Amino acid sequence: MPVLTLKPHQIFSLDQTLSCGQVFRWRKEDHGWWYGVVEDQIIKIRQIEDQLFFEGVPAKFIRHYFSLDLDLPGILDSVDHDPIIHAAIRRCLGLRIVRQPPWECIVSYICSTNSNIPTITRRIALISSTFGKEIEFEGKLYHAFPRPMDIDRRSEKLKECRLGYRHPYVLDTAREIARTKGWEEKICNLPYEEARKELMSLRGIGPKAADCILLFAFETYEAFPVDVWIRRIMKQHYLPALTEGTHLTGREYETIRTFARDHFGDFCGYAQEYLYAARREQV
DNA sequence: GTCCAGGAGTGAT
DNA sequence: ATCACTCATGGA
Repeated sequence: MPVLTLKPHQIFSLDQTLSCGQVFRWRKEDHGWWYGVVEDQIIKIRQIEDQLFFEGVPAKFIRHYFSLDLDLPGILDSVDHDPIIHAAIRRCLGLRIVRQPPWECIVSYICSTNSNIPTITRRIALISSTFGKEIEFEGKLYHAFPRPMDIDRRSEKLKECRLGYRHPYVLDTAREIARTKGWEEKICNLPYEEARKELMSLRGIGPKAADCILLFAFETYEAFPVDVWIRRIMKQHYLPALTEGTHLTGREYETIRTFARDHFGDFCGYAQEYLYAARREQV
């Protein structure tokens, strides 16, 4: 069994990273083993202190996927500007933003609107088992996440995935991406605001989903996704002047993400994820 | 039954 | 440009 030993400064918590709600295709089984599907590979991994035991992919893949190359202590120091974020950092220390496959991330966050994490997880599992290539691992059957064309070719099966009103959004975006050669590189090469507009031109992707996709799949750490929880936390601790209204307006979204960018700096996306992960403490 | 969940598209101002 | 309303689904 391959082992990856973390260096002293290479702070990492596998549990925090996979439990915080950024990914939907990982499950924790017995004895601390996590099983996940990434692209068309099954990864089995567990952490014991500074050692990562894993199977399914090379160590290089593990390092890249979990962004172990990033200077996490330096990033956290750069956003640690007040007692609230300080407490969240201490609470969730070792959480790293993973590098998700972009297409799967897009579908995940189209499916996330007005939903909770268990529901999103079930939708992604259904899409995978309905359209994805079968993969066997340790005698169990898993499914790769389907390519856009896999969904388009058998689109009549999409209704079985119970996406509700998101159904046409996933289908339209799958078709758009299937016919746009090099869409991924294009977004990679655009600055944040332009990449955001580009993503928002796809059906079902608004400001919040675009920010999640940029943060979780395109290494854009200046993105600050605002959902109901983050809005709640920001009103409670940073922007008390925010209204109590039930709907988050576009203007409020801009107020919050602009404040966050100014207050937390270039890595405000990391601050967002720590605040979100620590949300249970805030209520 | 009501309310909420990692919101976005639509149509009226 | 900005706002309020509506949109399936599932769990509490």
